[in-house]
This record gives sequence, structure tokens and C-alpha cells, in this order.
Amino acid sequence: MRRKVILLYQKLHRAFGPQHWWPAESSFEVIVGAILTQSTSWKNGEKAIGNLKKHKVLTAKKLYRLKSRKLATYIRPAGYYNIKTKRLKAFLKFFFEKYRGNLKRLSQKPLLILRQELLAVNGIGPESADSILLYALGKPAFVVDAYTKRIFSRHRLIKESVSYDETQDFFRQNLKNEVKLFNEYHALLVKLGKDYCLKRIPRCAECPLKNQK
DNA sequence: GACCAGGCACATC
DNA sequence: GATGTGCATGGT
Repeated sequence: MRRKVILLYQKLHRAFGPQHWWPAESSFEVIVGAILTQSTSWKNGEKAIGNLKKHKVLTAKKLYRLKSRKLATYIRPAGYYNIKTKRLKAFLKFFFEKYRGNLKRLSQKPLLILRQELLAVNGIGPESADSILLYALGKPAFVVDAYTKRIFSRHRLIKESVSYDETQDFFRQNLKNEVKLFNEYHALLVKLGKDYCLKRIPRCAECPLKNQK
């Protein structure tokens, strides 16, 4: 199994090359992006981020002080904008009350403790927490998303019904515990998922993983 | 118009 | 623990 998981990674890496993730200009932007792109196309999340940049409020302090009503209008293109406003505000409250809005302080906490703390913030679930840990803070947390499950269950490497934690364990058991690898693997899976492993009509015939068992 | 997109919380059984 | 539902915009 371990060999298969690594082989699949190598195949993706050959096909697509390094993905240079997360596509953002700062760690803080990664955190905001993690919340804004929840169950939304990346493009819509990007538009919302673009609005925050346009209005020059994409910093922790400015977002913390920004009125919720205004924030909601800025992030509207991301969808679920009222919920996401609450979620961003909940993270910022946590971030300032516990870490003085300082990313360095945040990243000094050990992975598992910090993961627990992030999960306790309303609106941050396992995928957002792991995205923040991996892509904003450089910690070895493997990110599981809809694409990951779809791709691996279609290749019969995991069951379709497995939980988030079980899927993450699967990768922990079959991969070296390396930030670089976790980063690149998840990014490649998203690339594959977007382009080939579509929900309804998968493009398996053209997929770089065809014949992969 | 239907379906989908890089989730999550909450209610209910 | 599993299953269902609300949240919303924008692209195909």
C-alpha cells in the first residue's frame, strides 16, 4: 500500500510538476482563504480575497476592527457570506485574545495542541484547521478534502465512507511525515480533482493516473 | 434550470 | 455515530 501511495504521488508530480501552494501572498491570507473557500469554488474565494485587498483590509488588525456588516459585503462572492463573516470574526477573536494577533506566537505551539485549539473555534473544522497548520504555519498536517476522498476511493485505496480522521491516518501511515511532501501531495490531488476526477463525469480516459491500480 | 464547487455546525434519531 | 439540513454566490 505504501508503495502505491508513493507511486501515485510520483505520477502526479511528473504529470503536473510542483504546484507551489498555497496560492497566497502571506500566511494570514492563507488563513482567510481557508475559511472563504469552504465549499466554494476557488475562483469565488479569490474574488472575495480580491475585494479585501482592494479595500486594504487584508491584515489581522484591520479585519479584527472591521464591522461585520462591511466585511460581509466584501466577501459576498465567496457565498455563505453571513456565516463566513461570523467564522472569520470567531477566528480573529481567538487569534487576538490568545495570541495578540501574532502569527509567530501562534506557530510556536505544538501541532496537536494548536489543532485542538483551532477546531474549538466556531467555523474551523478539520480541513480548515489542517490547511492553516500546513500552508500558513508550515506544520506537517495532511489536508484531506473532497477531492482526496473521491480520488482515493475511486482507486479503491480507501472506502468511500471513511471519516476525515481515518483518511488522514491513512496518509500518515503511508507517507513520510514531511511538510514539503504533505504540501505538494494535497495540492496535486486538488489539481487532479479539478481537471479530471469530476464528481459526475470523471475524465478517466485522459487522466494521468489511468491504469494506476 | 440543474448541478457543482478545495466545509461546517447544529438538530435529530 | 450516522444522517439530514441550512448556508449563497457564480460558473458550466
